[in-house]
Amino acid sequence: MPIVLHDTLSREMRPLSLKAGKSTFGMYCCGPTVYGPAHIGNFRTFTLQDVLRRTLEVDGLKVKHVRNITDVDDKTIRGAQAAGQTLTDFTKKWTEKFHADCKALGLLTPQVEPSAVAHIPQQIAMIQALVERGHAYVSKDGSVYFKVHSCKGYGKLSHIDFSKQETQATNSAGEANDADEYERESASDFALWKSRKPEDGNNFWPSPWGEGRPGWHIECSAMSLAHLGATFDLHGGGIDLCFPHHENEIAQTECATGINGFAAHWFHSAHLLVEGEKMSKSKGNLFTLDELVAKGFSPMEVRYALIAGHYRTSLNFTMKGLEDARSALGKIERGVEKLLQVAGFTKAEFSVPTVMETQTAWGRFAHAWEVLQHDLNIPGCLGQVFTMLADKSELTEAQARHDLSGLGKILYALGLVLFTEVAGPSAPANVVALAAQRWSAKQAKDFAAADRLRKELTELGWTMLDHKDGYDLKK
RNA sequence: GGCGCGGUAGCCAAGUGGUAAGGCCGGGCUCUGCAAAAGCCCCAUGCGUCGGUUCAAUUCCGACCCGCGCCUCCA
Repeated sequence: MPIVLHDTLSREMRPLSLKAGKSTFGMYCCGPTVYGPAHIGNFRTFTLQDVLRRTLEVDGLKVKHVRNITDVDDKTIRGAQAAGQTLTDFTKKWTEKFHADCKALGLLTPQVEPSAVAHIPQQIAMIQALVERGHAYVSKDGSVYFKVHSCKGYGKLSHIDFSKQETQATNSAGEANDADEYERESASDFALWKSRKPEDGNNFWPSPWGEGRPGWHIECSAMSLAHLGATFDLHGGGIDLCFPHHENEIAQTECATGINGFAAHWFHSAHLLVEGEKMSKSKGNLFTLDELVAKGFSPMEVRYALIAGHYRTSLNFTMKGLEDARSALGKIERGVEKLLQVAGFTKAEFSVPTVMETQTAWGRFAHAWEVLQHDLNIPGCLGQVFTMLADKSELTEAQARHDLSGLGKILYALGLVLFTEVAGPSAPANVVALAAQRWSAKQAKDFAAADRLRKELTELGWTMLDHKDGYDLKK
């Protein structure tokens, strides 16, 4: 059964499958602008794209995932100058940070991660094609603009009728759209190539229209064309990119290539709220992964919290949500442990994906998988997983193995890696000594002393968890 | 104003034309010297409001109220 997904352009549920004659499913996702650490809002989008990719792979499709690095734009140029670094050094630093965060969150590496700077010639070629075909014009200062009126169907993704809105002169805040700033013919036209300006510093490239740098939208059009062709299977991004970025990508690529039908499917994910409020720097709720880890949450808990809501609904990200995620992951781990026991597998065997790949069974998790296949319903799928884990039917070894095969594939699709718990901070010597004392007292049945020592430990911020033959210390 | 999303228990969050998944919290019990952990059980006659269609609506239709997003470079 193919995966069915809501498509932003047609606004319909559509099955995702390989086009006739194709062997890979091509998906392009707009990547980060590398001028600082990505925040959890960015990672919600990237994580959901990762789940989509993994789900497609579990479904048997060979996926070619392309996610670009935006390394030339106003923000990266400004950031590099503020840091006193070259654009290359500056963006390299933040690209590496991005990769480290992705790895921690368990995101699979895209097959291609093109950089905008590395595709300047392709962008220039595309702009040239647009000028030649009459879809773009060169302004007096050497900038090039896309002529929105020349593009039939512009607005089809965001469903905006530009024939009636062509002279929109103000934005939502009531501010005038500065149509003269770049000598545009129309306020709707957008820059393909920006002529060199003093504030760009050394960041300019030669072009047929003089020195300058590419506009933002053309970067993605050129990179998707270079790596996936004029048409491909799916394009993803945050909902905010729907307009204008993706609308412009469609216009640029279709007008430059003359081929209708850019991305067959549009996958947009809703935004994140933090503690019920929109994320913003001024509210101080723009968390990075590092900040959450510093608060004591594991990247896997963050991942769970980020995918725990449906991708088309905005998700309220809270500290309590992270704690919920921790408990829920623990519950899944205990359920899996129980199944492993019955199946006669070790934890290590479970975490090796190849074990799962050789298994085709779904066991009692077939329904959970069906739920996930329907519009990437992660919360519904998780609900079904918990329902099955709570089912107390007696299982044979074979049945448990089938369950593990199915559950293993679902957990792989969700990118949830279990049993990664690293040891907490080790206790200081005085705490260790107190704990040892209490254990002795308890063994000697001197419960008054044991209780007194437990209290002391609590005051030091440590909890002693007694087991049958020993104890753990937890902060 | 245009386009779009949503309002389901204390919190988070699925879902369905036939009477509400799941997670967290909370309560009870079991097991533990205590504590914790864990296990078991309980926890929405109700799905923004008001109408309509229907044998039956939270689910379809209409109106309204409320919250949110985008509307030229924010995932």
